[in-house]
Amino acid sequence: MAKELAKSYNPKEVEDKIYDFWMEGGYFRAEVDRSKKPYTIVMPPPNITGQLHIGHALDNTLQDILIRYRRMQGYAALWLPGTDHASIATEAKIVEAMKAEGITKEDIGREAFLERAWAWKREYGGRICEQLKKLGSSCDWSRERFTMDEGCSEAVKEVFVRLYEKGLIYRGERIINWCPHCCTSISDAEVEFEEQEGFFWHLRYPLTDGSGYVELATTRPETLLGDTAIAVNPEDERYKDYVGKTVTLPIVGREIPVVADSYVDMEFGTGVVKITPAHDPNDFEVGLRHNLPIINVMDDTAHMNELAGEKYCGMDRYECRKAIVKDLEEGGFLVKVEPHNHNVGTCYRCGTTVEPRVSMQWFVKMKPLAEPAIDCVRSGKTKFVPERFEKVYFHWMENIRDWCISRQLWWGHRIPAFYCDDCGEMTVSKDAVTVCPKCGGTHIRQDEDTLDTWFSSALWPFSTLGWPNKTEELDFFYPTNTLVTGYDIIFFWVARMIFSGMENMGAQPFDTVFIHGIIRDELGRKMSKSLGNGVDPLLLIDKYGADALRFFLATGNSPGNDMRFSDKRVESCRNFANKLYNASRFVHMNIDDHNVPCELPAELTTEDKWIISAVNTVAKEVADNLDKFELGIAVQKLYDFIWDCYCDWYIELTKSRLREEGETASNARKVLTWVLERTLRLLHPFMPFITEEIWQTLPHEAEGETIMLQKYPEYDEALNFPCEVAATEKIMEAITAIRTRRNEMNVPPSKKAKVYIATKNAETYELGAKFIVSLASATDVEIAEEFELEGAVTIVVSDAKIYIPMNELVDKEAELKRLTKEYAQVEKLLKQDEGKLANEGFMSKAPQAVVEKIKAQAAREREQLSLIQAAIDALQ
RNA sequence: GGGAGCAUAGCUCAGCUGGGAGAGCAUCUGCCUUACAAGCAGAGGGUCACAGGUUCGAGCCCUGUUGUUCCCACCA
Repeated sequence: MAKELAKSYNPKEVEDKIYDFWMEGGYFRAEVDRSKKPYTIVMPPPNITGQLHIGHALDNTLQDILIRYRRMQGYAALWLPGTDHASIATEAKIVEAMKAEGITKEDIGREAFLERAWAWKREYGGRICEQLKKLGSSCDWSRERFTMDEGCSEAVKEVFVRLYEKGLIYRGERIINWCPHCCTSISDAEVEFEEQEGFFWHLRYPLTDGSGYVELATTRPETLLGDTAIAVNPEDERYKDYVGKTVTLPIVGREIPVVADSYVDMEFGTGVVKITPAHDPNDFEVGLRHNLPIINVMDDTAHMNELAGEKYCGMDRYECRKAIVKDLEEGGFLVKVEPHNHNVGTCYRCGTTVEPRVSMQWFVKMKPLAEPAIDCVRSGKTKFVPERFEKVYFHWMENIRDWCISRQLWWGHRIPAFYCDDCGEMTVSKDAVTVCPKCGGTHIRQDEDTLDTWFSSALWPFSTLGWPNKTEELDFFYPTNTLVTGYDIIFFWVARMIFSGMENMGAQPFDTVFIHGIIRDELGRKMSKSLGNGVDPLLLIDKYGADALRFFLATGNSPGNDMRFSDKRVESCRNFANKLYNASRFVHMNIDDHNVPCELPAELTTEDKWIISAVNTVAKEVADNLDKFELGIAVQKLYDFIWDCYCDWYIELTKSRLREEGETASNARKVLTWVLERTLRLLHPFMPFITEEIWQTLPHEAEGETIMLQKYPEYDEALNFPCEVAATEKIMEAITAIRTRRNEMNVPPSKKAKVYIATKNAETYELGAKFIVSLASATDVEIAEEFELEGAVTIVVSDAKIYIPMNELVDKEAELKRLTKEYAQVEKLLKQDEGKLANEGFMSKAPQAVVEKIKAQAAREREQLSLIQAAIDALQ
């Protein structure tokens, strides 16, 4: 700290400077060090298109707390950062930028497009990492990775080829989800369902033999153009005779069969379903079972194609819907229209309604991969925190369908499959194929498609450590320990990392999945671009400091639960930082010699032992909480300890001693410093900047350059002083009781008065006398077993009667009333306790410690009652 | 149609393996007490959604009900 100290803490002056200091010191660097235990976190790679939002801030704050904690505990703690190429998102950005120039990606071709994409990545890809640094993230930047760097790309190819050779990756014509806006297939996980208002159009299809009509209902009349059958349930008596007949498709005139399939629900609608295999996943299945033709009537952008017929060709699907309905009505095929709400799949990227579509794609066969992944969690090799998310995981894994991994995009890992135009042979190979291994032909084309972004992120925990090479890092740091992420990407990412880890490494990618919720706005709404209700963490850092933001994010946040943003609360966290800063200022001006490492003095007072016990206890509790991922509880305990115990009590208790000379004062300074230094270490993972800033100004071992690498405090039984804790608490109780009475009577602190303490426990109150003088506005304190005082203010605490002779303020009636009320209150408590102690069930079944506690409580209450009674008697 | 979370002070939320309900903000009172007014000392405020049950003892465990949010699912 500078010599001239500002009255309040200014994070802006400190944070960047300290981060640079850490970077220069190389303190984030994790080495393979066999003398240490590894602790590894791989950072969920943010998209290169991303700007730091509050969700990243939360995710990375939690990771940083854990990694700093383990690093201080002496682990070889690796936090591995990196970014994700985010194929769809990035490609969309580039395309958009080109649109402004009036060109399309087809105009410039694949190569030129990729050049632009890489240029974009070079320009903006590092932005989010710089933002993470503002937060104080202590990741090992020397190991930063990118999903499309050489090593990760190598891993992707290796996995693709391996899975292909095992028959777990295949290519085929299947019905997939198609986004007509992004112009690519997307996986099932990337479809979001939303309820939309729509209609049920009841249509009638004439039987070809002229014997009548079949009525059915549809929500998508335009798909009629691709109908290749209608279906009824085989059990359905109503339509038994129709099966095997044909109907004539309205408008189109195509003759299509009536098939029987148990997929049809007899109870629903008319019990008849039109079958459009090319545009509905269920219909596709029905089509396969009945060997029906597949007629795809739409193009890539969901406009009708030539198969839809000349009249509709070129129309957008919704335009076509209108036209078809009109034509159906005119043709007498429309029976009625009903409003109907239904679930519509939308693209999670752009929100466009997804078009189910049959096309040639690449898939990962999931069943064989899911089994070991389920077992991994079932057996406890990987645990979810909180545990309830395991259920979600199991349900998804157990019902998983094959994963469509090919994307009709250019930005991403290109599928390593090569086709020979001479003989049609397909070769899947890590290395580029130039000569066909079958026919020796040289007309070779690589597959145009790229892989789903999540295919490469699925490999992140080992691809970043050097796999498929056998590296020291991989051997040492894998399996990693903790994965910190939001519940919203369990399916996208966590599940896929688990099966990828099991399949390729034969081991779980991490021991624990620590799940957090999302941060909502102050009204509890999800933050979104469209609502414009997002909170910019960088602005918050600017306003309140990174430590305050981090503290807010860690406080009151329990695993898996959403939290609401609150500017007020960030502010109060800033106030906490300021409180700590000022406490340190106080300590700082009392330090004797900054060059002497701080140690506890040989002689400790009662209150010294109390605060030492307290910080010792907190150290134990905080570590316990952190080990159980209860970060919010840990941080609350530190807050309470620092603000209540250290600042509001201990510092105040030392002030009288500091005014004295010699060893008394010097010892107090030593304890003040010692406790503060220990506290800073405890707090450091949560508030790294301010703790470093203060720690640097305190006396510390010469070798300790940074608080980051100091030992995290551990509980030490030798620092536990229960008797002194109890005595100090008695003194504090007396001080509080006196303050409360004075406050109630509106006596200003400036009006001091003598305090008489009638007690059998003179020893404790003699120790406390000077504190009662300095903290409870007493002129002096007299202690005896009993006093004869007329009309004094009477205060009863656990084992003492306290009199303050402020006769003029005493309203005898009111005093009596108050004491009587107090008596009744304590009596009620005592009755409860005596009830328990008389209860046979309680006495025989409750743990001994609880029984003892109640006994002690009852004894104290009895004592108090007699004191209150005596005070009442004295008044009368 | 399944599954899950949440319901605690006026507001936002904690409450770890069951053993006398807490914080922040807000409100009220009194204080510039030389670390801090971003502060200090106090006060008020809760049938822990409702109904049963288990237990010596339930905010916490079990069952049901209500409200609310979310996830999953192929009812055209």
